[in-house]
Amino acid sequence: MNKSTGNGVSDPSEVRGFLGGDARAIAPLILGAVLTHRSDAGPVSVRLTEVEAYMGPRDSEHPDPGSHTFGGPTARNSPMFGPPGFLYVYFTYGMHYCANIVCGADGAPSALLLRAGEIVEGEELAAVRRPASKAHKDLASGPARLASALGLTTADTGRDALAEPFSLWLPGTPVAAVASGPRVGVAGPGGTTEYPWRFWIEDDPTVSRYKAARPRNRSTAG
DNA sequence: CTCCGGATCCTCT
DNA sequence: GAGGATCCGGAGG
Repeated sequence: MNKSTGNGVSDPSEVRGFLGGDARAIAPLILGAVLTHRSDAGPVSVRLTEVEAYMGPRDSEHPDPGSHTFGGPTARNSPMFGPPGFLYVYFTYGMHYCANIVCGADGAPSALLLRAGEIVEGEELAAVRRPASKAHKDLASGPARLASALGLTTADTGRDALAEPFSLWLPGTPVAAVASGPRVGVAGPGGTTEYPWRFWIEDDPTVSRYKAARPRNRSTAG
């Protein structure tokens, strides 16, 4: 007997083996997985409904300008160059955090950006962390929302998502209805339909609404 | 419902 | 020094 729970897989070494492959292939299979963070304030669990794959600079067939690793290793992106199953959390727009799960072999950087999910445990705590959210389905319906609901910050970057205080449960059978399309907020080649590396559960209400990348205003124009 | 601008600071060049 | 793998509230239909 292995340590599988019900129809799913919770054994960390099994899960890590699963994450050691191509992020684009893993993405549709990780939908429906449940990521749990047990903080001092209590546990919060999210059922993943939307992810995006980001590849490394070594993939010459599919160079990925949208990836944080495109320019090579830096202090910030170093977790992506490590083994699979670890968190890569970054700070953006001066106020938001976004969380990835590192995929691929050690040294072959790729990751899945956790774009949306449904809170399946710890809804009360998630709601405290997300005071602006007025509906259950919006508690984690966006990458920064999901990170906030789980209480993730850059303090968590580089930490193992498969060990305490985190855990990741994989469904035994893949989600049936998976859709894919261009990644959100990615400008340039990486944002075109040539790179349909955003995957989501079809018709799931927690999936974030698609918004194309928009040029930003220059506040100091003139 | 849609559109739009402001918030706010870390990160890399 | 510029810009970002975003979110939220307000205005208008």
